[in-house]
Amino acid sequence: MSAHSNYQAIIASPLGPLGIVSRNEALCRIDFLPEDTALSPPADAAARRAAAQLRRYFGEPGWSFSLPLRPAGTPFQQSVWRQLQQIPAGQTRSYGHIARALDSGPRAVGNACRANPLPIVIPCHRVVAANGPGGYAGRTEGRNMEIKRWLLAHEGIAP
DNA sequence: TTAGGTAGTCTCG
DNA sequence: CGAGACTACCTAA
Repeated sequence: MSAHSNYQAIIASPLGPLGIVSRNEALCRIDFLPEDTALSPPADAAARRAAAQLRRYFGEPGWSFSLPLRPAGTPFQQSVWRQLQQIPAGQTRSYGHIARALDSGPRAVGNACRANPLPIVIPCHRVVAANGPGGYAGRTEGRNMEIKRWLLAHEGIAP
């Protein structure tokens, strides 16, 4: 949810417009915006870098991001998001796998993934259930899941 | 297939 | 603060 945010950039992508929020030279949030959202060019260097790397990822599925990130979250969420960043493009991990690495539980990991403010860059789409696709951005069906499937297919991961 | 377990966060009061 | 409810789950039977 993010109704009326002011974005440092709104860029086009194969998944529709993406809103980019940066603060103090670091990337803070990425939102999937409605199809009819007007684009706007990067307003600062951080947004420009993020936009460039996102475009590169969409053209080159194996690309891994290198950006200063400052996602807001609890200490536990931060630790989960750090784990997610260790997953290489084209690979997946299960919620349980991440949970064991943090000595936590699978549902807690799912909760933290749901709270990820930096989709695509922090690759929560690479986290799937032991038997099933899991969810995306809080939903287990609909457009969010289409986005998750698109990202996995983009990286060559079969459904 | 389901029943129960689990960890973190949110919501009331 | 405390109790309970709510999850993008997992395992055993």
